[in-house]
Amino acid sequence: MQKVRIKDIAAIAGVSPGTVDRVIHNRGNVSDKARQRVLEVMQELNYQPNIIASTLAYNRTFRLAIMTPSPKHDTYWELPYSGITKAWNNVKHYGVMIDEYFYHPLLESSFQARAKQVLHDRPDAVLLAAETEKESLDFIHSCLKKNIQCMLINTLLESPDILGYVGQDSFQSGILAAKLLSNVVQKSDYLMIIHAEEHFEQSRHLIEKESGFRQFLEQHGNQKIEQLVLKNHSEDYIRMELGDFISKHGKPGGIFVSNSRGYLIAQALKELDAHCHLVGFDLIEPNIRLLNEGAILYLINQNAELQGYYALMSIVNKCILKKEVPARHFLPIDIVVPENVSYYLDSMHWLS
Amino acid sequence: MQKVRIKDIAAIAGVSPGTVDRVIHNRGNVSDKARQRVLEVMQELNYQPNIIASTLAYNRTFRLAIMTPSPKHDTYWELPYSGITKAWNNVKHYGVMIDEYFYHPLLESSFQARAKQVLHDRPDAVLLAAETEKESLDFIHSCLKKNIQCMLINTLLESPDILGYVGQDSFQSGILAAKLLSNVVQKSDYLMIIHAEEHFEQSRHLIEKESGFRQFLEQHGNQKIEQLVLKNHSEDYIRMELGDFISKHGKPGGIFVSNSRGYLIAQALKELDAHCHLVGFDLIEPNIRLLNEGAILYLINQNAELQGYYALMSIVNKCILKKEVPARHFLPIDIVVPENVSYYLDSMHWLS
DNA sequence: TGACAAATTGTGTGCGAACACAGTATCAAT
DNA sequence: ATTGATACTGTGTTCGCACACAATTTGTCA
Repeated sequence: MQKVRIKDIAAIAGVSPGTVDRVIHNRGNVSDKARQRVLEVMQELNYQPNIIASTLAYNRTFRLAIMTPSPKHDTYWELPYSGITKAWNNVKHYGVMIDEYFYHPLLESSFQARAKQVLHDRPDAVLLAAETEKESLDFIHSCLKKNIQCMLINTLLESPDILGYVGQDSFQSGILAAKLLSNVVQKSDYLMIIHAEEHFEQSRHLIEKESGFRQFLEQHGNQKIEQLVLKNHSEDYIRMELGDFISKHGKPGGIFVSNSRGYLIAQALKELDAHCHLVGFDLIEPNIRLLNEGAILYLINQNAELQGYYALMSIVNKCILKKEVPARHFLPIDIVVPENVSYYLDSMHWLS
Repeated sequence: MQKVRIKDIAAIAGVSPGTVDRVIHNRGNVSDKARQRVLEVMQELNYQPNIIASTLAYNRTFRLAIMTPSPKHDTYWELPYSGITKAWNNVKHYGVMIDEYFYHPLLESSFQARAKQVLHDRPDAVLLAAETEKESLDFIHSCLKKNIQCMLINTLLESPDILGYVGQDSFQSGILAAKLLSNVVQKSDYLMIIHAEEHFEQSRHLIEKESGFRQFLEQHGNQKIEQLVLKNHSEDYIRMELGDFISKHGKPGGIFVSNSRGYLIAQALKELDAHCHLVGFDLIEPNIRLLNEGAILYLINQNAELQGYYALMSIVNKCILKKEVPARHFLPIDIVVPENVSYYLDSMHWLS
């Protein structure tokens, strides 16, 4: 397994390094005879280009635009951004440059403005969180025309023009939540799904989680489901709503909270002295605390930091290292209990 | 964030690149005045060495010895080896060379012979699976004397002389198994722990899993536990043993199989028409099949492929890239059900 | 002040690959 | 025979860094 260099191939094939280089990069101006010979020798010696030397010689820069909601306006996006940063630390020497184009998650005009900037700056690729469907599709199309590659993150948008997708599988995580609850509740009990988000109809992730949840239950015993939408996050409001709901419908066998606000519901239940099995999402501090206290039964985790990490790595692998990457990369859906939570916290400490 | 080169620093500090180089590498023979000036400028421009160019210029080779049980004799070791190979694909350009010193897992003499070879060949580092304590400690000590770094994998051995450890936390996975079962069984039922391994007393992992399992139950309701050791893997034998056991003790509320042979027990239970909740280990094909059929309730997964991957990456990060790496790296303990199993299979497809 | 050693600093080469450019060969047209 | 066009090939420079070696400065003592 010793290293084979262009020089070596050239010597054995009886040509100059330049010719070997031309063959390797299909740069033409090589006689058929020479090309054949070079290819033969390359095959024979199993030539593997030295990517280190190659990178140095190219001396290129690869400009990547990061286009996600601003972490300042939505702290969730700190996680993917952190993953992106960690990945960047591992690949910056390939000449990768990052420019941020954070947009306001609720202002469409903000997205449009950023999109315009990106198209003007013409980076080599865009890492895009496509929060709104129509605008994003238009943008992707414009990028294509300007030869800018698009990698999607967090929300999957069906488009043939994208480089790939890295993110969650919300539907499947809804299925999983249903499975976990159905393992621990009585058939006679009803289950409850809570969206702690006023405009949950506008969040594809929440809708998909609910669909998955319902589908599983329909296919496995058709347990009864009640839904509750909590319009704000104040403790009093939630406690009242829950209290009313329970006195009306009786205590549910299990509760599925579709976003990261599980801790609010668990806390309210504690205060109402009405413990029940609760499945929530995301390893944020209050959730973990209530998980450890037993007020939350399971947390489902789709590592958002890894999302950013993989997304950037995929772009680099594909565009710079010319490796094959999967078109769709779904993060694992981890089941978290107090006994294994620590392994998922700071899951990327081993990276830079 | 433009790039700063040694040249640039030299020019601004008014010295030659050679001097800057000497400062960076603490190679001495630099006047205090020059060193101060250079350090100042480096600080000011936030110099980050170009590791690509550095690697190319070093033109060193780093020889790594892989010392694990032979994958031929124990197929488990195919997984770490596969992870090692994938990691190697990502770092081979740093001049990493791998030599294999597989030993026979049951022959102590085989280990000794390999150890002798390694000490003779004097690699830069060893990736060691320390299956037996005493011999391994001796070996680690010998390595230290010859300035060979040791990274442990799979089995943690307490020694101050090691570079680090990457692997499982067996005790904790036993705890987790107990937790999962206690969530689904009646307090009145008894639990069963099965070691499908004749000489389980000699396997630290199995012992630790059992300890964890028992500890959790002692601390949470003190559920009754029965133990069964299966001395061989023949279907008839297992069915008979289980049948006898159940007719003697009654059907257990849940079964914990401490190694990857859960499928054998699940199969036997099916044939005995005695379904019960079963928690097993490892995502091997028969286990996954029986998980999907519902004959296994949970599988616990500690990705053995990642183990090899992280181990090699840790060595490279530490010894070549001079980054800090954690002294102990435990793999996550994944809870696997049919609804999320696919994400853990081929979990490394995104690498090389 | 000169001689000479020690301390410090500068210069140059090589790592492997990419690519511009100069150079050679071939052949047809004049 | 000379020119020009085309097809092909080799050479040399570059990337940023490491390190050997040459060159220079500084210090010491007679």
